[in-house]
Amino acid sequence: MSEDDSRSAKPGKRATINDVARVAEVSKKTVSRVINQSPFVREDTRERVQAAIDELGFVPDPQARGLAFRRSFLVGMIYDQPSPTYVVNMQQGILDALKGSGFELVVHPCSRNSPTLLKDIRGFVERQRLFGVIMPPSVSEDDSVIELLQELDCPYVRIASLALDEPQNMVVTNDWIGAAEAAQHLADLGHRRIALVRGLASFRSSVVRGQGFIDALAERGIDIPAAYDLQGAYTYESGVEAGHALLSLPEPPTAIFTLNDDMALGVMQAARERGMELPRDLSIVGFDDLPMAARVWPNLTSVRLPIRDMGRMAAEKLLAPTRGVDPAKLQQPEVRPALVVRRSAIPLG
Amino acid sequence: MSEDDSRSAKPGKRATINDVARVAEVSKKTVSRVINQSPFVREDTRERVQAAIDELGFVPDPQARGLAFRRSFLVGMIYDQPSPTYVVNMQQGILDALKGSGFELVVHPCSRNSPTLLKDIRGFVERQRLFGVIMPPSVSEDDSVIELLQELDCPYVRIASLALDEPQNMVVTNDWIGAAEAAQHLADLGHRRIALVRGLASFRSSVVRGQGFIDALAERGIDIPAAYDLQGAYTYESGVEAGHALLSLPEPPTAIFTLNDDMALGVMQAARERGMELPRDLSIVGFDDLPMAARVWPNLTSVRLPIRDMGRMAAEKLLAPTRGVDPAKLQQPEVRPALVVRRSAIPLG
DNA sequence: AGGCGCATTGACACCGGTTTCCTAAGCCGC
DNA sequence: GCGGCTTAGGAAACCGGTGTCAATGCGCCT
Repeated sequence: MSEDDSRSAKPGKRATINDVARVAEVSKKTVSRVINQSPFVREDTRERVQAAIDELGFVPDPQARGLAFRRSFLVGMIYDQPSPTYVVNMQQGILDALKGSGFELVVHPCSRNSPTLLKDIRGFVERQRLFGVIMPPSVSEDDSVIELLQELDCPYVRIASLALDEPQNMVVTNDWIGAAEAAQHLADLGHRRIALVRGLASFRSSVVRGQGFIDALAERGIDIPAAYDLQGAYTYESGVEAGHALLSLPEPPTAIFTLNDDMALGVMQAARERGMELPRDLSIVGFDDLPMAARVWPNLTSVRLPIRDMGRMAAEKLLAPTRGVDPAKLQQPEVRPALVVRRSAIPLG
Repeated sequence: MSEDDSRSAKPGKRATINDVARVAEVSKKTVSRVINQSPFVREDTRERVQAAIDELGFVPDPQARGLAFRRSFLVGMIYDQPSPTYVVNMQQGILDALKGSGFELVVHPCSRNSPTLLKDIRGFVERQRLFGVIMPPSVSEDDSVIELLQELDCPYVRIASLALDEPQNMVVTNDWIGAAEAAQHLADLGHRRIALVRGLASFRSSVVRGQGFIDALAERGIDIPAAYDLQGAYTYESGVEAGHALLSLPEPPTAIFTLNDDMALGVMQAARERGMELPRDLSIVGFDDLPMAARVWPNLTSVRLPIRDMGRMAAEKLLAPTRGVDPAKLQQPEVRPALVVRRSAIPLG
């Protein structure tokens, strides 16, 4: 009762819904209605309650609320992605969207080939009663995981390079266009003997990017012979290997496009091990635009995906229902990659 | 009452403490005692309850438990670190330690110079009633944040290169030795004109690493003139700048040690912009051993810190009380860095 | 035998919200 | 002016666990 300056949260204890109810002279249920934006509160009552909330600096306890709702205010991010940059940027984007909403982000790396994958995820989702989960590739492409989430009745948003699901559950990246831009760039530079190093076939992105590249080159009358179309594994080492394979051909390519940056660096390494000078003897374009793309020599030309934005959009989709937005129709601004031109690909000369 | 096959969690609903109590024929309070390892339960009772728990596949609800405990089962990681590799590895380490404990990791990036830093952290910790937080540099070195956490009575573990706090609140890395090893390596290679590019002065690690390097060189009779001791900012760009400054000296160094890898790459860039060939014309050693250290050309010799282990150790310290381990004495295996020798530093010739 | 102290256990309120059910008031048409 | 319908708001149970405190039973002491 002995209020010090009541401005906001000074005293040791935080205000509860009962305090608010007392100050606003209503029942706690009415306060609850205001918090949850129930339409069954008269305008003046709502204002009185809101004033009390502000005065006391009241913030509802997520644990108590979650207990009653039987659903927590935690968003999970489940990923099996090895690239730290991707993961951190996506976390950032998700947090951008979560900021101020009272939701928090819980991270959960996993391994798709672990025998306990489903058990782990089930435990994670069920025990914490997650509000929803966000998944980047490649977990986002795992049917058994999706089935599990549906069975658990856990909302989710998948980030992938193909529309694998209902729109409200997807953030789709246009990897096809990104690869096509890379193709156009190399063709414009005058290259004709162009090779492609793909990623793990189990990633949709590898298929989509590969197709975009091939389609765009075909449009310009360039085609990629089988010997120039290699399967990598999205790893640096596989890039080194592919690089050697391509550069030891009787008629080696003058340009190589790899479906991620790690492999691009591997190709660079291979070229150097063979005594080639870059970019003079070989043009290289990567995909991802990792920070190191701008730091290696020669600075790597690469396709950038707006990872952070993608994370933000995914979280916004997940939270849409809480903002009263219809589940189905969030206009989704297409996620477009952009070619970042640096110095690793130069005109054929 | 109509029990189907009671084996384990088949039915849609998860078992509650009441179900367990009924099956074990005890009160829910006794079940609670078993869950919380209270010593006041007779052995045969404990076994009976445990059997019921196993049979029903009962897992206590963290929200309900947290509500009653007035403390959640969430561990926060607060960081302001720009390096994704560092962040992700540390998350991994923390999760290693959390696995199976029922705790989850909530991430919270922040900016130390944001005017709302303290307000944000207060909100985060207070609202979620975090069990504890883990902080890597440089938040871990921010006195105002630490004060806030103490005021909030929130357990924390700081990761830093100096013992800034009680042992149970610290995981200390021996950056001094890491830098000393780099110094020894360069000296052993025959270098005498050796330069140092430091990081942001506001990072303790910069001071400690710098000191380790200088001390170890001094021990070998080599000293670093002022013109060879530059202040960088832990960024690539500052590395480029420092590189140019050093290499344009009348008598440039033959080797440069930068206090992180980003700056090492910057120095490489500068050297190349000046037409130098690496590593022939300049030896370079970095610190951090980021993945790209192994991918750039020439492969960068660097000092590696066991980030993941550090994260694991930090989480173990935080959880020690819950495992009945005395707060004060966890024998802390010293965190030792290791020099990873690659090809960017070669004998002076 | 009676009393004491300890080891165990349960009844009941409580954590901080939400939901269910119900009441009373306001408003309509007749 | 009255019944019926809609709406604002309250009482009490409930979400799934924990704390407090008292009750029970038992061995041991004098």
